[in-house]
Amino acid sequence: MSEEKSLHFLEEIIEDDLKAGKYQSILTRFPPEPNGYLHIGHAKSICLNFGLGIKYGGKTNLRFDDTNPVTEETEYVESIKDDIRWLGFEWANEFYASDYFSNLYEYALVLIKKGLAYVDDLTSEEIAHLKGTPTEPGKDSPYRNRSVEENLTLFTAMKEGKYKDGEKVLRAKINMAHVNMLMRDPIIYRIKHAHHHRTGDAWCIYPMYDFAHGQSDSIEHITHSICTLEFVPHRELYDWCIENLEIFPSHQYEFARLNMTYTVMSKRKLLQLVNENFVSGWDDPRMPTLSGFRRKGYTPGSIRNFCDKIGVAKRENMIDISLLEFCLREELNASALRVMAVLEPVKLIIDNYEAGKTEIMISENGPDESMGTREVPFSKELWIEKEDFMEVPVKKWFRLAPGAMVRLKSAYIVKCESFDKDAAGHITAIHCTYLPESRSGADTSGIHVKGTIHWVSAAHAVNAEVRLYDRLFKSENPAAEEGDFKEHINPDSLHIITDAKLEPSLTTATPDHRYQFLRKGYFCVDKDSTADKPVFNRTVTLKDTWVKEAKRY
RNA sequence: UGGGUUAUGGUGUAACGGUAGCACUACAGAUUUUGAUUCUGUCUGUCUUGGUUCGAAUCCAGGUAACCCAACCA
Repeated sequence: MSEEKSLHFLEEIIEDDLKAGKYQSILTRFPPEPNGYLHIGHAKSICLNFGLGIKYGGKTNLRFDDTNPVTEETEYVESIKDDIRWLGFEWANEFYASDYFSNLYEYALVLIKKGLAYVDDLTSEEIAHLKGTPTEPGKDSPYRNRSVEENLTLFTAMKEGKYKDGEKVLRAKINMAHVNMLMRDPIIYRIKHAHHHRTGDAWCIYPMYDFAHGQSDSIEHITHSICTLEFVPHRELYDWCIENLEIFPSHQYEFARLNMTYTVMSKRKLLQLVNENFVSGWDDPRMPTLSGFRRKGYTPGSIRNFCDKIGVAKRENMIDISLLEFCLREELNASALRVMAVLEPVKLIIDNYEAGKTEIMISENGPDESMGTREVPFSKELWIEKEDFMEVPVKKWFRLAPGAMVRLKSAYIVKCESFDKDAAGHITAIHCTYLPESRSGADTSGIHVKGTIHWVSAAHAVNAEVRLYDRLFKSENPAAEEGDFKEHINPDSLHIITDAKLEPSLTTATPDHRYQFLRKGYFCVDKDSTADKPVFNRTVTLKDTWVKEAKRY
């Protein structure tokens, strides 16, 4: 208990600030743009911002950065709030950048009056052309030296809708030769005659990100404004605005965003997958969205734990998705209810077992005794997995094969006597005899078998659809591959089994429980599930050292 | 070719001038009525070249590499 976890750089900054008395308490914020669903990369930011608030006794605001009405929708606002709550965090205040449109407009006026902003009539192409390149300085716009009065008149007219989209913009007057491209008279207001999801048609001019984000932070008195690395060059402009507006000095700090193997993490790409029907929607279980992970059966705790384990730093990273799966299995192993389900069924007939007889077997619900036990019916005809029988066994095979014995989990030891094949050579039934004295919990047979397999009584089985998901991409880093990232989609990312056989206890399965289908993986009830047709999603497989071993033969 | 940011095992992340540690992965073994879990063990690392120092992953100088910046997106 004595070992102390070292602090990451943001925690160090905060502790220094607190110690120096710079702030009495901290205030962070999570600032999504409502133009898409949240993904696992956002989870890192959410856990960081809210986690810091909790750790240092501060607060965290949720603020929607909704300054671009053409891409933003209320549907996204709702999904984002659902996802944050699901992850387990509560925001101190729900704010919107659009709440501050009036303040922001006043700030623009302040800049104009100080001679630090001007209205430009150039087209977007002309502005881009005069901007220069990273190696060549830009050139001044011919409209750069308009008088304060003229700028005031023009900007007011912009606000009043006297101009069409793109006809004029308001620019900060900084330095067209600045080495930082963002400081070369950045556009801070543009005209968009578009309906805003919250302000409706009240405005036809909207502030750009750089003229909204820092000021919004300042208005809320955010102490530590944490964002990702690509915003590093924006910090200079962020500080410039705050300084020249003479408002509360929030400070921006940047960390490296999360990248994960076998997936993509940009909203633009995820939107493509949805729009072009590569997946069924934002919450398709193959998506790296929080709603996708939720539907697939991931727990919020496992994601929080993952975000804690990956750390926070400033270097580019590519996290192995197996770490996320490790966190998931760690939690599910301790909490999931154990049940038996046969995914690829083949009939097993116990020749020396009385026809029509049913025995009730007692099986434990989990590794922890406190999870209790349940009753599982057993009879002469059972379903077992096709893959648990080998006509010609390989080395180290300790499942069923002609003449071989296995334990039927929580029931008897059986010995394979023969099997039936159809004309096509498929095995249609496996005949066994059982050892009556080997009953689970009362075994006097003295026989120890190496293999134990799961089963479901055919007469009592419940049919179900089971959806098996695999990674969406074949490539570790599809975004970095040549060509379109969609060329690297895994064609076998979804395998649907329509006639899985479940033990009858699963008829009462609920969406809020996680189940371990013994030896097969963790599963949950899908939202498509009905009483007539149960549907289960595979959350993740169990680790399987046998598949690797089997490949050697 | 300008500016900014970053370099520690296969992947993440610590070590704040004093034994390069932890986790994941991989591999080997033990236990196991889940080939799961659990337990034990093994492999692999300070970008490079100099310098300062009794001592450098850490400080200094020069290289090299990766990522970001020329949207009326955020």
